[in-house]
Amino acid sequence: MSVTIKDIAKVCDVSYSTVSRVLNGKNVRQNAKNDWILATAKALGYKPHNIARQLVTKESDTIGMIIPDVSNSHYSEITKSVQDYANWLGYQVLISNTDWDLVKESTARDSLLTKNVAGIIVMPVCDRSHLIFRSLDVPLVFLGTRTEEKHIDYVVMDNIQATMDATEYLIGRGCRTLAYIGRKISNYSSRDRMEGFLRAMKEHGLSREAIVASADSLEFPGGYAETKRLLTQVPRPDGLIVFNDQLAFSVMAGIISCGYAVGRDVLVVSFDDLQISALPQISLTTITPSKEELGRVAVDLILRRQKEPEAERKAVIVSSKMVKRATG
Amino acid sequence: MSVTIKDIAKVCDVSYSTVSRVLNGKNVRQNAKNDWILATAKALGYKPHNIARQLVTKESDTIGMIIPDVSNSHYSEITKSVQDYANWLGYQVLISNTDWDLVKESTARDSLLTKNVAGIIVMPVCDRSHLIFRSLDVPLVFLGTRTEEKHIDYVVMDNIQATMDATEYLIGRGCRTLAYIGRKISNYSSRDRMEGFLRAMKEHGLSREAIVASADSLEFPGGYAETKRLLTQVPRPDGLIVFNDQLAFSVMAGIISCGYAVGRDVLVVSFDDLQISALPQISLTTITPSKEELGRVAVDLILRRQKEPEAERKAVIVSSKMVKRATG
DNA sequence: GCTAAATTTGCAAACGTTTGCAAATTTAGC
DNA sequence: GCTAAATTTGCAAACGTTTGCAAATTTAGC
Repeated sequence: MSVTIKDIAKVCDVSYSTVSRVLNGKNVRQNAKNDWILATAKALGYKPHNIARQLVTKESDTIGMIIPDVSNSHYSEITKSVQDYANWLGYQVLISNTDWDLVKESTARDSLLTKNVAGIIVMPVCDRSHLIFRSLDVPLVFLGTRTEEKHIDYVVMDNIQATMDATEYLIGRGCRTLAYIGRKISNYSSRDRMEGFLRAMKEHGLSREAIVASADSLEFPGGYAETKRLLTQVPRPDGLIVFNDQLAFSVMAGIISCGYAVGRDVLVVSFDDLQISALPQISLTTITPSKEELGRVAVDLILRRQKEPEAERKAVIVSSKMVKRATG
Repeated sequence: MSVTIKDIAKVCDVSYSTVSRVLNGKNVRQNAKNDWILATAKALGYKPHNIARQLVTKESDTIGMIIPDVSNSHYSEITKSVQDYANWLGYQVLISNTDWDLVKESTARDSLLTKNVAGIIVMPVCDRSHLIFRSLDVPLVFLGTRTEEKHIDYVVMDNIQATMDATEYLIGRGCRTLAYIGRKISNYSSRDRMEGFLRAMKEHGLSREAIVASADSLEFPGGYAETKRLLTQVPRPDGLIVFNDQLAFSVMAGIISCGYAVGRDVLVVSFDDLQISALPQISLTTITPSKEELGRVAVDLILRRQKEPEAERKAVIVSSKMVKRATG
């Protein structure tokens, strides 16, 4: 049996509503009785029963987060930054994995709603995910993907601009035949990056040299075969923009297996800046927004909409930076 | 305003306790009224209010998990397996990061208790973590670390045996001067691995060739300097057992920077089998228990103790396997 | 169609809090 | 020490459920 507010009330011989108020600092006057109540609460080892509290206040101190896969560094790193900021504000984060499955995404939504979270941060499975999140009565934020859906706030980097910059960077480094390697299952980010790539190539009069390819999957060896295929083309690509780091790993393996040196014969730039991408064995040149900022903005958007449910939809574009390493 | 059980009762003209029972399948007889209630519940978009439910049943469908850092693959991979199994059983997992900080570990504990979780799975910060978890009234499991504390269940791999096997494996591959590279901050796992290493060396009459070293940190470049130092010794180590994959990454970088080839001049075996360790650029020979099993056992231990709070302390040792790749 | 057994029903209380209200107490100012 | 203002107090209701109990209803078996 855990100790309740009533136990404290009995010991201190006051009504339990008084105890509640003292514990919540609603009795502002400093006096011996308050101290005495606080002291016995502590002595008895009282822990507020959040569940009961929530039932009446309707305030929730947990934020739901729906992601495709925690065990994937990209998501776990962002999850961490959401958690850090949320915890700092006194919120917990409840995470649900969708395993890239729309059905699981909708059950994740339901189970979070049922725990009445203060809001839900979603890193969507795909372009159709927004269908799952219409007419929710809790604050909702898409993280990492924009959406046309007018009622969903989102925070995202400027994929088009960043990819244009990356492409120009490779051109500047002397690449002339460039390829963008995306993923078969397309989504906004993937398409925007491709778009940025093509646009930059066009601007530099290199549109005929622009190759667009698709990897089977993001996981190793998803881009391996496709990369080998690309490298036997004439002219051979000398610069690759890859959808993300994860995919770049197998692209790099493909380059090596063709007998080329990554970063010399073929330059590679990708996206995400995973922690491991910094390892000397990988040393990937990669583009990423600040993950701290991404997480912070997402949480702030939730809290903002909680305060003003009817506020206009807000789309935040965070800046990204390129981390230059050995591959490009 | 979300729809409650009373709304349904009003529509169907029954008492709300009846609705509750029908919704929970306590009315076993199949009849039109039950169907009608179920149907209106659905039509009204009723979502059970778990918070209220929990208040009376005292059953919780969330399991707390305390880990040092989700953004670290080792933890996120295990977290995933805990979540997968827990979700499958109808539980949610609430994750708290400690950032390797004992104080944060204890606040994590408090905030989970306050949400009255069904139990807590802990991947402890250090050897003193058990102090934080005495006399809890919820089921508790240590994952990945054993403990002397008699009231804490735990699940762990047999670190001593696995490291002995690994050492013998390297000896079998011709290594004669071996080193174990651990971490400065020691814990059970680290010490057990060192112990297994020394024991195997002794059994093979190689105890004089056994070198024990400590890296500054697990993160890159934690083991870099120490590895370079080791490799200038005479005789030079030709086989390394490294505390974990993360550390092995910088150890490998150190080996390369000395001009040696990993997997030929110096063999490396480590622990965890992170997803990235399988990449061809890394291709680490590594030892790990099944993460699915680890997660499953941890959750089962929680549920077992929930059912029988007074059951004897249970310590589960799961088997591990070595994944042989290019480094050793 | 009757009887006994099985099931369902509604009432009321409970879970552990917060909070509006009116009454009681304390404080500040003189 | 009085008065007015400020604060605190306890009561009771509420949040949305579940559940024990006794009464009511349905079912099964004949």
